[in-house]
Amino acid sequence: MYGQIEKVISSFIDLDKSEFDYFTSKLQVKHLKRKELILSEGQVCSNSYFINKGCLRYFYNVNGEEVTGQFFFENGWYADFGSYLSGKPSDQNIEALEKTELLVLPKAVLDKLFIEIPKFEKFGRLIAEKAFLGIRQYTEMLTKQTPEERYLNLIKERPKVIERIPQHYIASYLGIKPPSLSRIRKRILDNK
Amino acid sequence: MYGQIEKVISSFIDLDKSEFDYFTSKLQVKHLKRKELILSEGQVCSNSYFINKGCLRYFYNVNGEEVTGQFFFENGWYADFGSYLSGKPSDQNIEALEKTELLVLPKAVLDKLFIEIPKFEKFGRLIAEKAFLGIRQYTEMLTKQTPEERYLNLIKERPKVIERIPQHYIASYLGIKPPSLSRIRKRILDNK
DNA sequence: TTCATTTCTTAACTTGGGTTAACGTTTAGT
DNA sequence: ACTAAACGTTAACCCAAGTTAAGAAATGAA
Repeated sequence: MYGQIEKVISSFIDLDKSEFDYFTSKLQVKHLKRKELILSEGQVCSNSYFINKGCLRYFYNVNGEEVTGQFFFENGWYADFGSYLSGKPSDQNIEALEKTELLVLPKAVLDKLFIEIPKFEKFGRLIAEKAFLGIRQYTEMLTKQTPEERYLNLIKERPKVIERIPQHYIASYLGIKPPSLSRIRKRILDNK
Repeated sequence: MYGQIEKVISSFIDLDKSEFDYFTSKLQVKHLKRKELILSEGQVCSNSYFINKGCLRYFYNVNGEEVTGQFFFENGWYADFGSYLSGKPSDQNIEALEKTELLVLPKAVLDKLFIEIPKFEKFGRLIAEKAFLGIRQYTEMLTKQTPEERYLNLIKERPKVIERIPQHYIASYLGIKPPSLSRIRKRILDNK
C-alpha cells in the first residue's frame, strides 16, 4: 500500500522508518470508479493526492464545454495548487479515468508535518517547484508548437497518455477538437 | 532608490530597519537602454530582478521567430524560475522595452539570506507561489479564451500592457500574428 | 528637426481548425 | 455474452488566423 509513496518521498528527502510510519499513519486511502469526481469546481482543494494505481484528469468547464488541463498517472501527485494555497474555491474538476486508488494527504496534516518534521518543508518546496515546471512545460508546448507537433511530441514523450487516455480528452488537452485530432492522425499516417 | 522594493517586501514579511538596510546593501542597481538584453538563452539565470522603473519582456526563439512569454512593469519581479532553480541554461531571453532601472538580487545573496534571516524563506516561498499562479493564469487564458476574448480581457485587466507595449509584441503574447491583431481591433471597432 | 527605424494596417490568398451530423466501432458494466 | 454508452472517423461547409508584401504612420536618436 505504501511502497510506491515511500520510493517517491525517498527520492526527495531522507526519512527514517519511524518518521515514515508516522507519515503514512496520517494518510487515507480512497478508491474511485471510472468517471468518479474527487473535486468539483466551487469546492476548496484542501488535500493533495498521490496515485497508487489508475489515472486522473483535471478539466475546466468553459461555456458548457470541458477543457482538459492535465493527466496524472501512477506515482504522480495532484492538487489544485491555486485553491490549495489560497483556500479559495477551485475552478477545476478532477476525475478518475480508470479504477483508481489514491492516498489522500490532507493539507492540515502536511502543514503539521512542516512543523513536526522540518525536513518535510523541503519536500513541500520541491513538490511546488515541480508543479511550476510542469505547468510551464505545458504552456511552452501550447505557445511554441502547432497542434500536429504537440501530438507527435506527446507520442514520443508521454506514450502512456496515448495508450490509456481516450482520444477526445487528448484532443482537448492539445487545445483542439476531436475531428481535428482525427485529421492530424490521418495526415501523419498518410505521410509515412 | 529602495522605497519601492521596501513597500513590496513589507507586504510579504515584516523587517526591521537594520534587516532591511542589510538587505538593500546586497542589491546592485542596473540601468538598461531600450532593447537591451539582460539574459539570453543559453545563459544560466542566477539573479532575480526587481523593476524600479521601465518594463521587461521575456521571449523564446522558436524557428527563428520570437514568441513573447510575459511583460513586467514597475514593482514587478522577474527571474527565469526554471533556470534559477535548476542551474541549467535558460531558454528565455529578457529585454528592456523602455529605459529601465533594475535592482539585482543575486541568487547567492538570497540563499544566504534564507539562512541569516529565516523570515526571508517565507518571502521566497510567496514569490514562488506568485510565479506559479501567474503562469497558470496565462495558461488558462490560452486554453479558455479565443484570441479576441484574450485581447478584450487584456484591455480590461492590464491596460498598462495596451498603453506601453508595441502591438506586435502584444500579438505574440496573445498567441497570434500582428495582422490578426489588427483585424481583431478592426472587428471590435466596427461592432461599436 | 530630421531621417532611419520601428510599428501598424490592409489586401489577397492559403491553410487548417471548428461545426455539425452521420455512421461504424469499441468498450464497460451487468 | 449482451447491450447501452462511449468513442473515433469522415464529409461538407464555414471561418478565423497565417502568409506575404506593400505602404502609411509613428517614433526615437542624433
